[in-house]
Amino acid sequence: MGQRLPEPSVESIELTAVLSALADPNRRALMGELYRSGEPRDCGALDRCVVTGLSAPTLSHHWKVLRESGLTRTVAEGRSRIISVRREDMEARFPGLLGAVLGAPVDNSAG
Amino acid sequence: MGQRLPEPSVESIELTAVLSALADPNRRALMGELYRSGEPRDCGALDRCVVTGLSAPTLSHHWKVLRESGLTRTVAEGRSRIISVRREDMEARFPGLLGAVLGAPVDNSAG
DNA sequence: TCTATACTTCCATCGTCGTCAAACAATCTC
DNA sequence: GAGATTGTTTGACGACGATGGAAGTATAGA
Repeated sequence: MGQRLPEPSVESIELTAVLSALADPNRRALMGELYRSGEPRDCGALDRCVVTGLSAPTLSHHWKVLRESGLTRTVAEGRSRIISVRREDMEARFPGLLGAVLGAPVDNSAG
Repeated sequence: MGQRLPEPSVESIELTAVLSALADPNRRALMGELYRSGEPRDCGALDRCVVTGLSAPTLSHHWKVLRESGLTRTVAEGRSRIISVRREDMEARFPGLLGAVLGAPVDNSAG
């Protein structure tokens, strides 16, 4: 089947990398959609529906940052990339973090 | 008494600013100490006991970033600055976030 | 095999960030 | 007020990051 792309082990996930990854609004938008949908998603489809105005190289870069930080898992399926949130791993390493960040109100929605 | 330095209102605290502030290891160390001590602290004393090897301007810069992101409150008391964590405000705006980040294992302590 | 599709890599640009030295400002003490 | 102390501002520098264009790689389909 698909080939899993390189990712850090649970123990080697670093908080600095996770917070840096989540600090970018575009990456947080991608993560938010992925997180709420609750299942693996095709990244190309996600790109088109969540983030507008970003080039393919930039999106590829963002997905790589998310994967290398330990937030997501990427599986290559033909020409597609199937992305999923590493919920259990993140919960084991940083309990409550994902929920706190991705369930939070979006910037500029004062309330 | 002391003069409170400018800070964002609760509603205007932005997640991007908070995560960016917490993404820096030095700032997270300062926040962690402040968070665990549970009470306002003199920032100079904190500087000396928590972060070593950073110049005064750099530390001043970090405290400013923390304050302007909404994470801390700073009160000028004579030549000192008394800093406290805005726990209630952060809890109201981003429930669970502070605990998840500052209670998390420190980077490079794989376990 | 040829072509279209989908993502990645390479490279360059531009802005931001962490850092420090120097100068500045404010406060305390004598 | 003089001098010492403490924190801030300014200016500079180097590193990193977000971005996109062009080229590269791999897969699907005819």
